[in-house]
Amino acid sequence: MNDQGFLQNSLDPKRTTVAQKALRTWYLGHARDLPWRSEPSLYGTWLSEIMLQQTRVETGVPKWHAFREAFPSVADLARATEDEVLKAWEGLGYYRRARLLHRAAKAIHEAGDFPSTHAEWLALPGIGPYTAAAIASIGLGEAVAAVDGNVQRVVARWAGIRQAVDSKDGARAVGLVADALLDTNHPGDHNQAVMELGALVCTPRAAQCGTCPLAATCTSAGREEAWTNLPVKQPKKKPVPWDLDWHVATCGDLVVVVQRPDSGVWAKMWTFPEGPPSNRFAALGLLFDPVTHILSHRRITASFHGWQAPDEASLRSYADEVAAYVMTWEELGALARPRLLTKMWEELSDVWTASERA
DNA sequence: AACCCGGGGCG
DNA sequence: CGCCCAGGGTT
Repeated sequence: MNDQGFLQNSLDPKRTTVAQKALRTWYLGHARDLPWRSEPSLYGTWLSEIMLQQTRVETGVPKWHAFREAFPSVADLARATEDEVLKAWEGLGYYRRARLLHRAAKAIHEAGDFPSTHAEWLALPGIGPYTAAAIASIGLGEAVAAVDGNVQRVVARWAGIRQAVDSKDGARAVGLVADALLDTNHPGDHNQAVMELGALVCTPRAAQCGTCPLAATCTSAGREEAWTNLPVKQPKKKPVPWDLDWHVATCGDLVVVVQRPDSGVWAKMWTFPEGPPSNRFAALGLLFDPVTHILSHRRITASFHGWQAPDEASLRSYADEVAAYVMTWEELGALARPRLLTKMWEELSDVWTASERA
């Protein structure tokens, strides 16, 4: 049977209905107790969906609580500064999400209310096809199928879709099946059920077909050679090596820091200058080995160079040259820093301590 | 369609 | 190490 044959079979209403009901029964008994599910709100659902983009649920849960603590309502979020929002996002990565969330909050606050349809959500910054469908179905009861990485995997295996799910044709096939499978009476539960199944049962490596509610209707159930090879994805590029030098110039308890530019890696986050200070500064030497830090597209080898300014005036002069700020370590700690910097915090503090003693 | 954008966990 | 994660924006 060719791919078209599998697809036709998967669109058969009798088959989708059976799968749909089995899935719902399973979900009602196995749904995880996630915080945004206990007291549902559009704000909480929206935040969870942005926060969980390319981020595991276990990682998102504590951040979700902390973020709601810092910004209890969309009005609080809209009134906050971008620096404050980035600080609350610190450590989560893909920091553009935080900035787009902030912009969307301002738009919502300005409009006076949350969007009430899938199309209106889609128009907001940071809201793409998946997130709009997730919010509209979960928060508004709109009958739209949400397709994320979990759904791609579940659907590709269930229907036997062999095209790359991140190609145009593959995405269309997944979308057709996901639409056919959608439980239009319970769209929010249904979308979460497929994702939950992908996260708990139909997992990337060790799918548990023995306990899967979709096994009876699944093309790949129990056939390891089938599900291990699905979904097909286009090959990813390897992270490109990147040698990064950060110059930590200090004088007493002061340090020179920069806010990174509006675009690029760690946009608007706070780090150290990449250009060295003048030769009137005393080198503190390389007090620790270079650190390797992997981003999605870069393999960073970071070297930290410690410098001691002879006096505060020359420290400020250097800061002006590289468009940087002079502040205390404590003040830097209150700003949003990438993980690479946070990981080195103890060692960096040691540099400061050493400079204090010198 | 390809590329950019973080960070962590797991086999 | 490689792979994946409740993806979206830009070119």
